[in-house]
Amino acid sequence: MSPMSKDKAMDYNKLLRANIDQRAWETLISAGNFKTYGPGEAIYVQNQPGIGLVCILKGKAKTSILFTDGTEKIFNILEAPAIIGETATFDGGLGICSATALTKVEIVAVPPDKAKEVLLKHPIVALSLLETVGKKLRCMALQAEDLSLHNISTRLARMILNFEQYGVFTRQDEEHCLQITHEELASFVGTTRPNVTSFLNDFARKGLIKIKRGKIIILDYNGLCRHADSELI
DNA sequence: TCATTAAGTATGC
DNA sequence: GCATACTTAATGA
Repeated sequence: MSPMSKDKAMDYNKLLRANIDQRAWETLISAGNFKTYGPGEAIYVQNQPGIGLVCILKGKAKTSILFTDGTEKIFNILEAPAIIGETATFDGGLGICSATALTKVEIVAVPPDKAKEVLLKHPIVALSLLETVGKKLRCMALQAEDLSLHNISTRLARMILNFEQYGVFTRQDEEHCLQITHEELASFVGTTRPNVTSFLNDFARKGLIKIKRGKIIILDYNGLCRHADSELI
């Protein structure tokens, strides 16, 4: 089945919001192979050869690293349209992280050789990719900074305030609304789920946020900012 | 209505 | 202050 015919209608606004050039997107997905994954299924695995450049057409996925003790550090949560797997595709090395489907996911995987060919022919694709890589590097830098500098309550507040810069690239249906579970938050900031729950309840008691199942709504942006700054070293 | 999964809590290190 | 283990609640098939 041709991915183009199936997903010709990836809407331009969505690409724009995801900072992906439309021509770049279409060029890439016409050069790759269509695949689907169920929730929890691995798209690629850390320290193993990748499947090339992964264009997510539909669904939600995460990139993360797993430690030997079973704990996980999430780097990004991404919703279609999104591109992952750049590093291993272009440096020829093994995967620096794993990518796992969170929902039913449809992707197009562009093999490394093919991806390089496309980039050489179409500078716009290269530019667009550099942009997504740059964005992810910023996320990594922010996460690294927070891991070394702040206690968990502060880190959590900063994560909620900066969730886009922090690596959650999902669509929000309303302003200041973060669609994420406590479990995922815990894996982002490096703690356990109940700990996140208790901090969030604390924020909610102070009127800073409102907690719903699977989402967090920021009520008092400035108040949360004050909390995020109050414990800065 | 039931299975699944998110969120709340009791307890101990 | 935090993690582990257990309980309760919400959701969607």
